[in-house]
Amino acid sequence: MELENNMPEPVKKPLNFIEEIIELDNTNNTYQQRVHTRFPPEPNGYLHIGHAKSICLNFGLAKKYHGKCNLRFDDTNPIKEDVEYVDSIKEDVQWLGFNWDGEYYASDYFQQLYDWAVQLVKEGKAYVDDSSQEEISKGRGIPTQPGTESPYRNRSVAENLELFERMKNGEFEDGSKVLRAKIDMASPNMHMRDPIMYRILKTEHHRTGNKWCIYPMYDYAHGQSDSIEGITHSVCTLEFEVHKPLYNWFCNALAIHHPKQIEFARLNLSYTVMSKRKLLQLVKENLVMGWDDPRMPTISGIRRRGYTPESMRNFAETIGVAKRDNTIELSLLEYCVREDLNKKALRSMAVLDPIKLVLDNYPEGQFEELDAVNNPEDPETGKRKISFGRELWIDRDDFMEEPSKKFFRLSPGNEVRLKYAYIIKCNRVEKDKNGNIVSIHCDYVENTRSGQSDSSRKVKGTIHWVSVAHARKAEIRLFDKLFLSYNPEEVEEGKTFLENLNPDSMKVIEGYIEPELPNESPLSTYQFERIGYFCIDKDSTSEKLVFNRTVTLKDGGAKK
RNA sequence: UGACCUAUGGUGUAAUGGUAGCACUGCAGUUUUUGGUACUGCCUGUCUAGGUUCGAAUCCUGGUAGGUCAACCA
Repeated sequence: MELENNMPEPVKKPLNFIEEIIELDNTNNTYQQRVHTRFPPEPNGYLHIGHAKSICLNFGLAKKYHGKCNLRFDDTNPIKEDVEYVDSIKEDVQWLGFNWDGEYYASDYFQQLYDWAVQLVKEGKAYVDDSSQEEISKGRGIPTQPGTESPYRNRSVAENLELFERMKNGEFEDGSKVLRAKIDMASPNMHMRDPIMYRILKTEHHRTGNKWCIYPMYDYAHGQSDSIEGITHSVCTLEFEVHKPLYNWFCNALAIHHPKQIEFARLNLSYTVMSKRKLLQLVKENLVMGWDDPRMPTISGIRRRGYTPESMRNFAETIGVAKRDNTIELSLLEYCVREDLNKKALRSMAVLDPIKLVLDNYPEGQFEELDAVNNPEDPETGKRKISFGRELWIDRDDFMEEPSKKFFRLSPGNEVRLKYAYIIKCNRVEKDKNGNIVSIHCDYVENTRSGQSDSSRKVKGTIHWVSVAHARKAEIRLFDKLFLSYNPEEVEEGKTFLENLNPDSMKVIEGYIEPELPNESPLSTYQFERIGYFCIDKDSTSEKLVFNRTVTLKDGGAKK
């Protein structure tokens, strides 16, 4: 049929700079058309949303070019690492929707790395240095001035060989000796001034136990690990740019498969602290409920808050990849979350700040069941029944005794629609002796219920409600942005980041919800109509539901 | 006062020597039994000074601004 010719042309997505490099490599047959990436976290903390960018990038490239992507734990520093972290990292990567082609650990390569180090020693390209940490630091010089050579730099190969072996055998104390690459103490690149390859650390490793007491440094381990795994494109963040010459130096010196390191700018989010060190501090000082506190920018935190993997992948796609420093506005993240949740979240009515509404002309003790749509964006989710009666809870926000011009919800003498139910008109308010409103009295208008003869009558506002006789209480947590509103750019001078945290970042209130929610289980997400998206907390029991606010609706609902 | 990297609306990101486009934000409007969604329109940009060229966001040179590097962290 002709139909196919009328299909709109698919929009060509421009390549990002990494894809261009890959396609050029494929054209030049640099890696035999192979694309093999890896995500290489150090298991020293939980993954955060910045890692999500890297994960989506690495796994995304592998998928796009029909290649592979490994998960590799860069576990070369046993002091900071733990199995708890490797478990959480695996869970988070899977939650994001990715399956790795191989699961590896830098610690798997300790023997090979050691053998290669011996090889470099034999070739006169590495030496054992007895200098103290301070002496080495001093000898390295400063960026603008060359360093000085260590007095141990010209030891014989035989002596170096013997010393390095004895280092491995545990004959020396921590910090007493290191193995260094013999490169160039005058290099303008500090990382080339005889970088340390191995240090002595008599610490138990979470995987190799006490087998090793010397551990390779990042620079000595990373490129070779990539090489062993046959990685073609080693994608990392910008701060490793100055490490690249060293990465290349080791691959060349050992004459092994040489992956290409490509650097991109890490994600920064406005109002959000992404530093693992600071996040760890919050957890350790019990300032949050844990790594998965819904205020945390960790992947487990945003999961608990109700963000979806789809929206995170879409976010990563939308922010793009480049080499310039960037700060993404939180509004873009929230847009991505809303866009996905709007399609999927089931609607429900809830009242967060209740005030009683009495329909004076509605018979006491009478109730009716009304039809409510579960999700107007997805008709397949069907309808549910909700109970309606004389006494209802509505949100305090939806009533104004003296309304401003732009307010078109309930006010004295004014008509609004109760969602799915009747049009009502406000007669009077009842106040206590202090003048506070205790209840609002209205009349409902007959035949205006949804589906009835006068139901098409137009009123300016529609408000949500729950029946006093049927409503269920729930605890609701409201959060201010991600991560306690901390904005690195707005830090008051002289204050630590802790002092700049917003103490009101979490408000806990009691609200009323519909008696039954479909799919009621931890991490189920709903849109409370006219209020926002809420996620059942992971620790919630059916007796007392706890909700975390995922995101507000755009415009928040209320102009006054 | 070294080396390396970067510079396009408020925020991101395209344009690969040939009409500066897209998304978010903001503002205005249409639809709406969610002040949501959807749709429409508008505002706002090539750091600077030279050079090459018929033509420069793009290439060259010099400035300027920002970032990274001086852990036995990764």
